[in-house]
Amino acid sequence: MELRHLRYFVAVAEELNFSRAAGRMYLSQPALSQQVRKLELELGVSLFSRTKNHVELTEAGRVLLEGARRVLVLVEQTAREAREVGGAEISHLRVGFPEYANHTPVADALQTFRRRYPYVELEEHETLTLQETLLQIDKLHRGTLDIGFMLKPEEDDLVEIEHVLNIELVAALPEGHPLADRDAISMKDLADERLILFSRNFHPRSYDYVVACCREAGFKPKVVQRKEPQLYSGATTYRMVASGIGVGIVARPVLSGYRQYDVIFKPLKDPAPALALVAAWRRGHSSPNLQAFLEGVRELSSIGGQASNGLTPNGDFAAGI
Amino acid sequence: MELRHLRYFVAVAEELNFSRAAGRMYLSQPALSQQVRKLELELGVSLFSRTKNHVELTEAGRVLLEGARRVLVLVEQTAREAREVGGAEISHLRVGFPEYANHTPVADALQTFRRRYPYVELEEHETLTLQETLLQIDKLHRGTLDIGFMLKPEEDDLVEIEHVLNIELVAALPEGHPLADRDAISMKDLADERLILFSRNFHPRSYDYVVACCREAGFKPKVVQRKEPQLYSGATTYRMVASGIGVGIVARPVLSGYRQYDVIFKPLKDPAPALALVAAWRRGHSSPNLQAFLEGVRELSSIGGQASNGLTPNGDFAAGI
DNA sequence: TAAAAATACTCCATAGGTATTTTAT
DNA sequence: ATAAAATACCTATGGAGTATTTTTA
Repeated sequence: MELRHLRYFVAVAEELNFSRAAGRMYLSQPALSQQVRKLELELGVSLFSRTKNHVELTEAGRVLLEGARRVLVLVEQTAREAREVGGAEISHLRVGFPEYANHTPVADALQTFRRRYPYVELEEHETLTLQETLLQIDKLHRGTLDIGFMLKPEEDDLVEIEHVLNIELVAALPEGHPLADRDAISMKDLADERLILFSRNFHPRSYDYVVACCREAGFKPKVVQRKEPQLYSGATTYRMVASGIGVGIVARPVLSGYRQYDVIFKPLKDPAPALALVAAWRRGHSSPNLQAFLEGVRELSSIGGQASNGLTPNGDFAAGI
Repeated sequence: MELRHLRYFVAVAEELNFSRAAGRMYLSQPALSQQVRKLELELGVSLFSRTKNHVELTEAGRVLLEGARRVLVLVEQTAREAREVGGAEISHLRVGFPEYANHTPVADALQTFRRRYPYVELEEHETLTLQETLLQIDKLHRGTLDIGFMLKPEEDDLVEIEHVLNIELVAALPEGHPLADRDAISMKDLADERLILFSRNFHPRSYDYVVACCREAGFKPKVVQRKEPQLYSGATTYRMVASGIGVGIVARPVLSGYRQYDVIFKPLKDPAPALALVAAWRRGHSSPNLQAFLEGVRELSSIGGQASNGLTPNGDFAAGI
């Protein structure tokens, strides 16, 4: 018997419904049913009567429920005491990352860390705008953030940088566009298109990088000038694309949840533009928590699916936001 | 955290020695070290100071030890209560098997069952002699045994039989014997050898089966006549082989622990003789325990390594003891 | 220089997932 | 007809093994 069995059993006993209990435990209903079944087999008694419409505790189940609760409370209590005596200050780890990193192994690393070190208070600071993302560097300096993810920033002696993965840029086309039925789009095909980018003000390097990619393909891009938003949110861009103003060049939305904008995404090639996502932390700042987290990031980003999806990004060009 | 971690931790805390504790928990030292390490990481405190010569509990470790013991006791107590209330009679399973089955998946099945159903009292009745093994059928009749393993016995309406695996027979040769450097030995190579078998009295079917194999290979075997032992124990046979009295035909000793007798074992072929090991239980006797155990046997004997080691045994001939 | 713990891998058992069927109202 | 649990099958995490290195009395 493991605590897992007791935790699951208590959940079912409290919900009196396997599916709901499964939801509460963040696992699937069959997985939970299986573990409860194992517990019953091991004990040699049935804990629930599933005969009727509704699940019901048996007599043995009621006895176990009481004991299981006590066990779980005692375990928590004991762990807390040991931590206090051991002088484990309530350690935390503050991680910043831009919204679009949710689709990358970065998110998996966060989840893994949370599971592996449940007693570390993990703060997730999601940044929604370019400005916020840029501010991460400042927060690292001031020590109000432990590690931040961002497109490759300017060199900074006080900050250590490590490449994590490459974020592929793709073309966003309106439905019915002549290029919309191709598998991939060569940059030079965009020579006569009006391109929709974020304003250069917001991140010169990235802007210049995209322009450089166009030059590489042999043309000078015609960019639709924008004054407005500092928002990453592709939504504005997508709306512009959908209304036929031009072709967008955007980070590939891994969750294809933007069908609503009637926008079609196509990989770019010759060259395939990509932006380097890096992790950044204060030089010399090496708490065990930070190290452990970084380790997880390295594992997942190297083994796991590259966001660049097989494209070989132009590392030299890769600029940062 | 799981109970596993607490169990292992308590063992180390009591032994103050990882290797010994690992032995007590029936696992390897690195495995135990790893789990304790995980516990320390999760709690964020070190539980042992490994600095000095000897392992020592830290303050946090002492606190955890106390709590962990309470938890483990409470778990046991709760499980017992639930079982009592649920009316789970102290169920048992009595399994008989000949000594040589220790080398086969049968042993794994026993171990698996013990681990999976710790609350079932599993009695292992190892039989050391032919007579004892034969008596298993009688015990099944009388209901003093739930399931027995044996070489395929006579038909018996009161007993259900299921094939489990084939036990390969091999030649036992003295060192320096002309055949001792071959990879495998054809039965017909034994035509001019004196063969050492158990006495026919003890199990005519098996004896006759081996003789039939010789006939199949085209010769009438010259068998060294034996009066004595009803013991399976190959020891006597091995001694006879070693002293040059003849060539033994014996069950392959999987644990090559008989080097002490200066005997060399070689596979036999043309035909490759094998004896069918079966499970037997009283017809209609189908307690959940028995069913669960049988299931484990089936899994392990089908998936796991056949004792016959790839030889295709002559099923028709396969006799029983 | 031994004995014990830590490292570095390899493997596989099993927890958990997905898809589907059965059951019960 | 619907909702919930059971069943079947598959995947992959991580617990445990073996081999080796490091450590320390």
